[in-house]
Amino acid sequence: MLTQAAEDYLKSIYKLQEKGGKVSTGNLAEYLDVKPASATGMIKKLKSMNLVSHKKYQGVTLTDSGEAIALEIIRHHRLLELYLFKALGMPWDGVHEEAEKLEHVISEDMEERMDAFLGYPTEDPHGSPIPDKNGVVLKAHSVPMTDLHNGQSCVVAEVSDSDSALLRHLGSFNLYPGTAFRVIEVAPFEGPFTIDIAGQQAVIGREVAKHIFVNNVVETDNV
Amino acid sequence: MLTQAAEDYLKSIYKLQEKGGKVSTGNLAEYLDVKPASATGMIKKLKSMNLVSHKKYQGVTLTDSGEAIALEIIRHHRLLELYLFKALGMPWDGVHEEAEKLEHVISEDMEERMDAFLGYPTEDPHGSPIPDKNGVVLKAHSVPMTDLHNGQSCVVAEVSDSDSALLRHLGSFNLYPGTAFRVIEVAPFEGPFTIDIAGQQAVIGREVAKHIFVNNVVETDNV
DNA sequence: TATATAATTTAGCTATGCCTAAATTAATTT
DNA sequence: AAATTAATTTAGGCATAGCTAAATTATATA
Repeated sequence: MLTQAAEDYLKSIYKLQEKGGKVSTGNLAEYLDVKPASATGMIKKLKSMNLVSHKKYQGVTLTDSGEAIALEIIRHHRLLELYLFKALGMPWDGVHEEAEKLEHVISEDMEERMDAFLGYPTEDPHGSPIPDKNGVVLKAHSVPMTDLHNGQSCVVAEVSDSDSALLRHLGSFNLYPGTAFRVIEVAPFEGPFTIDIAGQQAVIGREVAKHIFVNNVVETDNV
Repeated sequence: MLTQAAEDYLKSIYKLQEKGGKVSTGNLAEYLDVKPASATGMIKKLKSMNLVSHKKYQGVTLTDSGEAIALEIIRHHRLLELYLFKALGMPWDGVHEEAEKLEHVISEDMEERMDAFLGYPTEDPHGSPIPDKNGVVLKAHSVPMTDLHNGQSCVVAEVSDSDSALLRHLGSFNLYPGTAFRVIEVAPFEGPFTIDIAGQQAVIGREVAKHIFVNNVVETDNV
């Protein structure tokens, strides 16, 4: 069994690899809120277990077995989020923190029971895909909201799950995965988005929009 | 926040205190499957935090704040056991192990949600009392099955939760809390008990009987 | 190309919580 | 009461996982 810290490193490497490509020691340390020297130490340990590849000063990559473990932890996390949301009625801005602790300790049996209870779901409450038992992830083809233009309509696909204040903010506009909206105006010079959600207008800043991903984008000149 | 090890020590001291009275370093070490020297070390640490009282070579006692923490952990454990049993359908011989890990990481919010879901229960699946939010425990006035004599009838109140093989064995006879049975014969010279459970006969050895606690004991010459 | 800056790694320290072995204290036996 | 045995504590070590400070390597700039 791996330590919790080791699992967290693998998960983080996976996530950084997913978006950015190359994962540097510094990146990883910043993401985990740890000093670079500490990350170097753990990378060495993970390398000795054949869970990551690493050449000095060159960045880390997960090996196949490292990725399998990362996906298992992510599966735990997202199943837990959905379970806590649906079975215990936790608010969507609270499930991340709880899942962050539980993901390291639940048994395979508990994982399977939650999975069955939820009807073998494929997405968590924030729209992120839940890897299946074999580590297969349905990769979303959503785009960041910041790519949208005037007059486009779309559906929220996924939002970042780690900032609970952001999630409460989005919740206040009903911006959950599955919610449709239309861009009324994009203010010039990297300005905010004015959107229409089921008849209600809302203004969404760039920083917030970066954390919202959408799909089903279509041109709609007017309502 | 206390470490998991510290929480386990407090919980164990509480449990040993509950049955035996005086809790020695050796006792505690054996219960936790740790060397006596390790127990000494942790006792020192807990003492420095004012969670236990200890005089050299004299045994440990929980302080009020130590006991409050122990009860909080036990509450988590027993609520979790019942939750896993009822909400996720885990077998009663599996819930202890899972709860043992989860008890240290769940939030107060999760505790409250499980409590509400379960309708503010007072006993776990093994019949042990669940301390309430204020640490109040309904102490059972049950007696060990080994105290029973021929012809007595009773109801199972509580069974030890930590040995899952024992629990499976009891389950095979339907010996759950709430199950009534009658003693048909107690074999002489510390021999086994032959009992009648809803018309079915079963032979229960002394070692097993020690882990079963009963109440509502009445004399019933015959059925 | 030489130097300055940034990133990464090494070295050595800290705390937790376990261990073994040795020393100490308490309890029992003779 | 002295000696043996048992229980407990102290001393010193190990692994994990973090830290700081110094050394090294890579990259950017002059």
